[in-house]
Amino acid sequence: MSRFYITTPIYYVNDAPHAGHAYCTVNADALARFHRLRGDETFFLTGTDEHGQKVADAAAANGVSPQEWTDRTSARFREAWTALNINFDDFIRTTEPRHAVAVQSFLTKIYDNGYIYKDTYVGQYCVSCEDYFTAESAPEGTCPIHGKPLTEMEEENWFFQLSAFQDRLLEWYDATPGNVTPSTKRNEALGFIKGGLRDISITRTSISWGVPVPWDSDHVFYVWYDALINYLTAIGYGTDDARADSWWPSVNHLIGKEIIRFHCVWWPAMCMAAGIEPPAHVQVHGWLLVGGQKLSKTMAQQGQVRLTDIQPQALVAEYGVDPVRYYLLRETPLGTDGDFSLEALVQRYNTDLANNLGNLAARVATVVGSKCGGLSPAVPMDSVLAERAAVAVDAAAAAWENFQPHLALEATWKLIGDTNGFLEDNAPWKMEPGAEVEAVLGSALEALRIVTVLVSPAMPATADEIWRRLALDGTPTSVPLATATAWGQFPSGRAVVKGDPLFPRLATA
RNA sequence: GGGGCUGUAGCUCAGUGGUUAGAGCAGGGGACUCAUAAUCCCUCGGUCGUGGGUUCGAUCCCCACCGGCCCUACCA
Repeated sequence: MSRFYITTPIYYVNDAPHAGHAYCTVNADALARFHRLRGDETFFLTGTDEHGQKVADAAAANGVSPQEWTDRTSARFREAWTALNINFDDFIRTTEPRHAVAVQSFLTKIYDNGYIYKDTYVGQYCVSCEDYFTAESAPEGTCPIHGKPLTEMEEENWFFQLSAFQDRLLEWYDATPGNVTPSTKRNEALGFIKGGLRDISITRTSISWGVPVPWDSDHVFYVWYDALINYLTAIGYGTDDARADSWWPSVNHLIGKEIIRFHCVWWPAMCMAAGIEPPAHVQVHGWLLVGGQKLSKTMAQQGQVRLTDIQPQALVAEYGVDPVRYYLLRETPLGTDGDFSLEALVQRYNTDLANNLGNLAARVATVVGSKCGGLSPAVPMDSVLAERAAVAVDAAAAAWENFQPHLALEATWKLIGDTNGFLEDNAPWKMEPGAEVEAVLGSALEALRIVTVLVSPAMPATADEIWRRLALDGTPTSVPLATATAWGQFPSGRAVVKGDPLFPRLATA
């Protein structure tokens, strides 16, 4: 049995959970669910990033301690993930004691290995931002955010010798062609490395809300540097090395394209410096964009609509959890940008969910009711649908394994279409009760059962419900994929229930 | 300024150095009536961003330009 470790980035608590977070997290969840179904030992990690000056400031502005503030803001993400039926195995917070242990252990290792040194950081500082800017990002000598003149400041910092890892990173990229996908993003990361690496400052003295530097109590680690280490904290680095070794480095980091540099350059170099293998795989996804689509009042603030105004819970409340999950997984391939629109969501809902899947389940149940007394007939082994199902299962499984949920769902929906076509070809509603109609409906029911298994990573609640209506034993995921999708298992004599429409059609604007 | 990505039917996207460039949805027509006015079949539809170049031949290779976007290092 193989193992599958997948992570999302840890989300910055000062942001409210929005559709962009949901996109990444739902994809990770579906991939994790697929691998569990496949029989892999699976570990799915998400969480929140809670350090840094901005968090401390926000806490102060709200009159609470930083810890209390992050307790509150971190909970918003948990609530969003509950609403989206995210089945993570661990939710890490960077303010947890276990994380401080891992960070200190990891960075002490790098320090002991000689890749951390003390130096004075000199830079152009914006007092309002409380941050430094480079000549490139602030060419006018003024803060690009506040427009105020920058002042030269210097601060004593600890630096990570990133520059020492350029060759090793290039060798690693050369030796592991699949380490970053898709390849366009991999090229981007390679470009960063080839462009030359500069050492990075990893501690601050001006900030107290962070993990203390064990060898210099005046400093805390800079927020990004501590954040990346969460991927090790959660598997027991520094506290349970046997467990950590069992999961590392076979990790899959699912990240947005804006943080390629951190995950594909810094992070592997940090791992090398600490004497461990770099992460096996980084899967980059693009951004969801909002193209001038008007959203309902419940979902958007007034004025311009941004993706970050779209709250996951509001989407779920309006459309249901599985339609939202389906839309996020089906519409935009991992790796490219996509356009987020309610119009497209409604279209996916009506076309794929109501007309295809929901209607298929309803019509099959109805004809089983009228022609077979509501009881499932035996499954014929020589059905044409058996071949179609095998094709769909193979294609869907391959797509899930390649981090292509949209293709997995496309393959699954092909089987739904094939089954609808099969019913048209055979028109069981015109037949007299008997062996012929039973063969047709036995095939249709079996195809629907397999569809239900294939759909389960994307829409777990829907899959459970169809399974229940089909009066099948257990759940769609209680048997491993390879076994569950073998043709011919639908037991005869089961009392199939039609039930209410799974996805009532939505009115289009 | 530098680096990189991207521009294919109304929409979302596939795709290949070579006869008539594909899919889904939307649109049009037909069939059917078991089903959530669903389903199935047929069909309309593209100067493959613009201009050059390489080539016997380019949507796919190269260059320039135009449009959209990301990164530019400590702005999770």
